[in-house]
Amino acid sequence: MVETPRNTRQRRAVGAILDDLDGFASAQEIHDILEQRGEKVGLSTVYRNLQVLVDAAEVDSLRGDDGELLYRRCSAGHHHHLVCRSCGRTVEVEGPTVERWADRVAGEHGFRDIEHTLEIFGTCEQCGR
Amino acid sequence: MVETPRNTRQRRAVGAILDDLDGFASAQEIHDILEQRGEKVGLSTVYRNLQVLVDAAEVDSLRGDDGELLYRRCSAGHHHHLVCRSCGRTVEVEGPTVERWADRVAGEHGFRDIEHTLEIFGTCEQCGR
DNA sequence: ATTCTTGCAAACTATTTGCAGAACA
DNA sequence: TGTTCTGCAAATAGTTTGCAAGAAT
Repeated sequence: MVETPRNTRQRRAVGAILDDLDGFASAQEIHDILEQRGEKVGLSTVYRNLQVLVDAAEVDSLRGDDGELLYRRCSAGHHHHLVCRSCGRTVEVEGPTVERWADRVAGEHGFRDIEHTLEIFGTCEQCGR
Repeated sequence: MVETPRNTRQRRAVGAILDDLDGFASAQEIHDILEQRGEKVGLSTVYRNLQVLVDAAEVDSLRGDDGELLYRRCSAGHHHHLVCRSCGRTVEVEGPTVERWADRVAGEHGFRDIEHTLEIFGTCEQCGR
């Protein structure tokens, strides 16, 4: 019934890139990096494997300002991202304050099954000079 | 030097749709509605006028889960949206709590020039039955 | 009259999908 | 061996752009 995903060279390669990356990267960027490293992996395969990883909750995805999907290997649990708009460095932050606020506000308006997305953008220390 | 945007039928038509809408709508949806009303406006013109309105801060835009841009006539000032995932009804909410939290957290990590995006999704009272 | 706007078609970007052959278990 | 996976090319979807014709001031 439940088949285990196969352990292919391409899947490992995509995973390896994600391990090495610090911030978020788009599927296309990941594909480019693979090419630079001499790993031949089709672009569609990159997309498919990223999707597999997202489904397995091994990778987090968010949509960038320009609408493209960005991926990052990411710790479990609900949290938000603080992203440097210059170098892309990312810090994961938790926000019980925000969670509570969002639930309360939504509840006051009669909404249920609340979800929320929150991203913080700024310029990090190194890029600030 | 600074030229005023011209007051064209098409621009008025797009504005009128936005006035009538309650929630967010995509450019394509707005184009469809115009067609239903018998107003002939090219799709690209809809896109261009929406962009003009966004630049003029008369309209707010946000990116939906599927990556498409959604537009809505929207009050001034910084605020967030509480969107019903079923009917699309939208409530604008303010969150001084969140603003402060975001600034503080970002500051603690050495980030400057903070911006953030926050959207809350849920099921509204009417759709909850 | 002059300059901004529109409409259409073509171009683009990001992403998905069909399918035949290759690779894993 | 029997599936699952991959690569390529073609298909989608949303959005943008070039350009000649049309409208606003």
